[in-house]
Amino acid sequence: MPRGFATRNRIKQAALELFVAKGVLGTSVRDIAALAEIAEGGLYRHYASKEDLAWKLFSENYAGLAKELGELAKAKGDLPARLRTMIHRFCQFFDEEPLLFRFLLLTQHQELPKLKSKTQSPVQVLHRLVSDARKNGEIEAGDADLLTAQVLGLILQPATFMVYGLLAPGMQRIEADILAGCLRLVGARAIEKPGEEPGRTRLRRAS
Amino acid sequence: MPRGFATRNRIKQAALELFVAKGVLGTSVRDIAALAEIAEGGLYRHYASKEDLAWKLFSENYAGLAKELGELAKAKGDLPARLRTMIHRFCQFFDEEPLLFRFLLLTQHQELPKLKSKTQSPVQVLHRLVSDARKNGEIEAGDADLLTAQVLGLILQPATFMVYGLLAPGMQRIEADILAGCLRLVGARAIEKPGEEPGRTRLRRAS
Amino acid sequence: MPRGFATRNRIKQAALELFVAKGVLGTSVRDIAALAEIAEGGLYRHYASKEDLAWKLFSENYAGLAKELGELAKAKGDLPARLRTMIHRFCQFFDEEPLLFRFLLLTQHQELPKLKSKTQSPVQVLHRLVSDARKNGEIEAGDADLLTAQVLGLILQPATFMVYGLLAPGMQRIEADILAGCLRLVGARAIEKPGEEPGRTRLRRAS
Amino acid sequence: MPRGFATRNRIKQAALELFVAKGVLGTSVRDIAALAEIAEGGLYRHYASKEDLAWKLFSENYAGLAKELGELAKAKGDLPARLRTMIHRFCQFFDEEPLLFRFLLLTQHQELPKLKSKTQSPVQVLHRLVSDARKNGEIEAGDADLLTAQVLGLILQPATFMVYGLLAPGMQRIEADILAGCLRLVGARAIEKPGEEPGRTRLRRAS
DNA sequence: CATGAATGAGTGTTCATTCAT
DNA sequence: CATGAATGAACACTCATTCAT
Repeated sequence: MPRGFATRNRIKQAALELFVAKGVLGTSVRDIAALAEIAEGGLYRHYASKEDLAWKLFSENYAGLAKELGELAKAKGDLPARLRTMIHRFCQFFDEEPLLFRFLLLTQHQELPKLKSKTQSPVQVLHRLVSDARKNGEIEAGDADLLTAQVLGLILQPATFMVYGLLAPGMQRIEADILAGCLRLVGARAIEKPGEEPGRTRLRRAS
Repeated sequence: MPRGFATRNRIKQAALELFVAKGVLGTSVRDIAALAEIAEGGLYRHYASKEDLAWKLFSENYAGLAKELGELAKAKGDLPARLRTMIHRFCQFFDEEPLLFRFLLLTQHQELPKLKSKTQSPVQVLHRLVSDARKNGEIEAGDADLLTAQVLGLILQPATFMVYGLLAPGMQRIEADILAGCLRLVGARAIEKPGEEPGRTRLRRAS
Repeated sequence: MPRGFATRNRIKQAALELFVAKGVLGTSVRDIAALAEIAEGGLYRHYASKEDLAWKLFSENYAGLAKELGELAKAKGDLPARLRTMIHRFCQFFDEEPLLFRFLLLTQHQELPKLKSKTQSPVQVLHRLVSDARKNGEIEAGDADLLTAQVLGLILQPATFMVYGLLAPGMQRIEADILAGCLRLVGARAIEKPGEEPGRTRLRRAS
Repeated sequence: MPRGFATRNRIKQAALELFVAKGVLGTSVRDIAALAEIAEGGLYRHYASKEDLAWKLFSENYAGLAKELGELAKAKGDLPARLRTMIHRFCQFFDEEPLLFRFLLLTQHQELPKLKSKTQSPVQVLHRLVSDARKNGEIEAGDADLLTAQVLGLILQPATFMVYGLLAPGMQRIEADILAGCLRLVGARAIEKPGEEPGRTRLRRAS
């Protein structure tokens, strides 16, 4: 069904833009329909309601990100290596899907409570990573729950600053710094050497 | 003004509860009036509009917190000492005014852009603290903007986790750990001296 | 009661200005109170309601004008003479109480139907004048009802034009022309000679 | 567009009746919707607001009448002939669209100021007719602005009386008398020729 | 007498949703 | 499948009026 598929994507894109700009409640179905260039009632062929659209937009992407990060978290290597790839993926997501990131950031407070706790989430992935590292002795100190929160804070808050223009754009630009901060926080034993992968990888991809 | 004062406070309290529970847009003026036990139109003697109420609730408390933190930041002492008192005040605020904190957390994305950049904000206070410490050589390295974001993340994200039940309640309970994390992150040279309880206790438990 | 009297006059003046500018329904009691510099509820010490205020403002002035014109209509002299003094009084009223005239003009459609038909009105005065003149043979032609309407139209429509800026200001400036028009319309036998009273009277008063 | 067209007309008709009976401000959208037998929000598919509805109702009909009268004013013939057809059209409009006439009469004070001065209006048409006649020497004397106002008064005031029941119904019944009055007022030189019914009949009755 | 906080019905308008075409 | 007119509940807000102070 190529026809309905394209329409659905136009709806998604329009909704994303408007939800980010005005919030889910502040966006009307009519707004979405106008931007997606469909008729007023047309949205209901694809989604049961506006809420359903917002929820699917949130949960699909949130779960998708969680799944990707979850796979990266299972990869071989020590904590720094795994954290590096996860942070890289996160920063890439921020840079390449800015609208989607802003949407997840802005709507998390409304949509997160609806997530079934069994669903894999980036938070759970991170928590597992941290608590495993503690068991393995890779991390010196601290409560796993708190450390998870703080590692997330080290990643998320710079992204939030970037959204508000308090930090120059480009999460991939600072991903090595973020990683370094995380490792200092957790007191990881293996400290990255200067000139190592994360920076390099980026430069390679960019050239 | 004893008559209007009580009403105004009932409105504030009701609005706070409802805004936190359902968001500003999701809360109707009727809801607020009903919870505050006033007539529907009564809100407008005290606030120009629902938006005005939400904005005043946000900005007054945000500015109030900023002012308190700003004064603590100006106190004598090295970075760890000043950061400790600021974190303590923040954690105290979280514990003693949970509703207010949740409100500020939830509505920041909507209300922050309205803040005039000249207004003192907690973010600015923290940024000043970090950049001063860098100039004084108290901090080893790193971009001040990024460090500010990350220090904030180390404080705010645990609070956020607590709001969502991902972390056991009580920010004051973990304020020493948070401080320790911040100091590890920034690589502060002057480590807290022996004889100071909160940091040690936590560090001991963690090690 | 000098205190209440002054307040009442301020209310009248404020109401008049606002009623003319925005209509009775378009003006709120709060508007009136603000302009009159009294408290919101203060109007009710003087009038039972906003409607009551509007009605009193209309009927008192309408009846007052009717009474004055009625007395002029009873004066001695032929139709042209009596018509001249009545037109003069009307034009004077227009020039000296512009706000009041506009108010009567604008609200007549709402308030006139409330007038008890026994109340003396300018229309009735005019009608009596015209039908008497017909009986006396002073007027050649026409149905008295229609003539009354048309004489009124010859006076009122120029005034209306003046209100809308379609005619240069000053009803007294053109009162002789208006009279002449009325006399031409009714086919009055005694035509005014050039250089006669109406113009003179005006000039005298003006010098 | 058969579906929306009928609804639109029902709205127009209902609004007209209510605006005439209670004024624009005195009529609620609920009133209109109830009388038009549509849902409360349905009006807004056809008009942007209640004000928009009132304005369109006024301006479309006012402009329509102006256009018709403007074309009649351009017709061949002397002033009396052209005035007769215009008065006839006006009287016909009054008799055939009584609600519409009352609406225009009642709302003119609110809506007229919104008319762009370039828009053709009945007043402008009449003014042109009068000033042309003066240039042609068809009219003896007088200021064109004043004469325009007075001719209009001779037509409009009887109509107003009829609205208020001060004159027996039927403007077409008295159109010849109105014309005769206008001609007497302006002192037209060319008097209607013998063999033309309406004027004569009236003049005969009047003499 | 004056004040202005409080009332609560009512207003114009929006909006998610339905459904005949 | 798409359209857009129609629905009607809900919304933010206004306002004439009352009355405790």
